[in-house]
Amino acid sequence: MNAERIPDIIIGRLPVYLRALQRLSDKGVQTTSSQELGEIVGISAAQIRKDISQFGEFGKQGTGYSIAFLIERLKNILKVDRVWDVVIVGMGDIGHALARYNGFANRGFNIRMVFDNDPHKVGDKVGSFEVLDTKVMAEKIKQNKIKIAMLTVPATVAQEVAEQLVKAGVKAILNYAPISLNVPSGVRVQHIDPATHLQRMTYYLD
Amino acid sequence: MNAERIPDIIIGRLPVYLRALQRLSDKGVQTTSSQELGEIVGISAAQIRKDISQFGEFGKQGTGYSIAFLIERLKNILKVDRVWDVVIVGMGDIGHALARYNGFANRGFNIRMVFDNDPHKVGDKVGSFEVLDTKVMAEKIKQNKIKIAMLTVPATVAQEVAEQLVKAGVKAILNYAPISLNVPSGVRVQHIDPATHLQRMTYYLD
DNA sequence: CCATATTGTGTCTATTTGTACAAATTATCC
DNA sequence: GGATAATTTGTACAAATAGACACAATATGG
Repeated sequence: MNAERIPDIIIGRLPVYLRALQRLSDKGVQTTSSQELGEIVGISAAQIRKDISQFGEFGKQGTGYSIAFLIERLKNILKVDRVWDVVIVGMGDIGHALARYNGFANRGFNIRMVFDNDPHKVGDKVGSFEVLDTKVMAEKIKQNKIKIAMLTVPATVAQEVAEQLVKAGVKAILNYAPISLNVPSGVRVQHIDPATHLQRMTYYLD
Repeated sequence: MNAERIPDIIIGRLPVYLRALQRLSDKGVQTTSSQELGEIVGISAAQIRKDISQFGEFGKQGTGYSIAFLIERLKNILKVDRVWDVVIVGMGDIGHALARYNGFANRGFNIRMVFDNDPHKVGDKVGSFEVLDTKVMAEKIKQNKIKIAMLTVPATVAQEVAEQLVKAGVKAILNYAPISLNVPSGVRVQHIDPATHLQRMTYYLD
C-alpha cells in the first residue's frame, strides 16, 4: 500500500469501478480484467490499472483481478466496508424519493433519520421513517454521532441548514439544493443539481 | 472569441458560475469580481478569470464583470439562451420528483413528456403531465425532435432504454440509474447516483 | 493625480493521462 | 509434456492538460 496522498480524481473513479464490479459479481462473474472493466465504465484499461495499483498489487498477470477480492479492497479503501448512518433534511419530493430508495443499504449507507421544519409534515410517516422536527436535528445528530447528511431543502435555506449540520458534527453533505454551499475545510460536499448537469451537456448539442 | 476546443472540465464549471451569477442577479447585485465569485463557488479567482477569458474579454479592469452581461454570455455559450425540450423516462419516485420540480423552467429546460411502461401508471397524471406509454416513446421523441432525456428507470433496464432513446435521436442523457451507460460517441451522459457520490466522500472520513 | 481594485495573460509548476514493455500467467499446439 | 502463443498486470517514461502565480494594463474614486 502506497502511503502517498491519493488524488481526489482517482478517489472519484473508485465508486464507479466498485459499482460495476458489484454488478458483475451479482451476475456470477468471478474474474475480470482492466480491459473488460474499462469497456463497462468507459475508462481506458491503463487508467484503471494505474488507479488500482495506487493501493497495492491486487491483480495477477495473465489472469486479471478476482472480483470478490477487488470489491473487498475497494470497499475497504472507500471505507464502505462498514455502514454509515445518514440523515435526510427536507421532506419535499426529493427527500421523499431518497427516504424510500432502497439502493443505499448494500452500498454502505443506512438512512437513520429524516427531518423537516414544516409542522404539517413533522410526525408523518415517509417510507419507514417518522419525520422529525428540524428543531431537534442538531441534538439527534450529535447524540448519534452522525457524519453524513443529504440536504434536500429549498435553496433559500440550504446554506443556513448546512451550517447547523456542520456545527452538529456532520462532515459530508450531499447537497441537492441548487446553490454552492460554503463549508469549513474538513467538511466534504458533493452537489447534485439536475439543471447544472443538463447545462453541462447542452454545450455539445447543436 | 477563441476558436480552439474548450476542455470539458471548463465547460463543467460554467453552469456553476452561471447559477451563482443568477442568484446574485436575483438579489439585485449588478456587478461582481472573479474574487467574489470565487468565494461563492469555492474556486480560485485566477481559475475563474482564465475560464471566462477562454470565450472573450467579458470583464473590465478595475471594475469586474457586469452580472447581466456575463449571464447572457454564459447562457449563450452553454446554449441555454434557448429552451430545450426534455423527456423523463420512468415514473418511480425520482421521476415523480423531477416531473414536479419547478427549477428547470428558468434554467433553459422544459419538461415536455414523461413515460413509463407500467400499464397501471400509463394515463395517470404526474404534476401537469399525463404519463405516456414507453411503447410510443421513440415515435414521440422523433416527432418532436427531442434531444435530451432524464432516465429514471430501474438499473436492470436502463441500458436497454438508453439504446431506444439514442436510436430515437436523443443526444444527452441524465442517468439516474446506478450503472454506467454505454452509448455511442456523440451522445453525452451525466450520471447522478447518490450512493456513488456518498462513497466519494467516505474515503475522507475517519 | 495618486491609491486601490481588478482583468487578462505569459510563465512556470504540478497533475493527469497515454504509451510501451518486461514480467508473470495461462492456454494451445503438436 | 514441453514449447510457443496469447493474456494481462504494474510501472517507467513521455506527452498533454490543468492550475498557480505574478504582473502589466486599465479603470475608478476621492
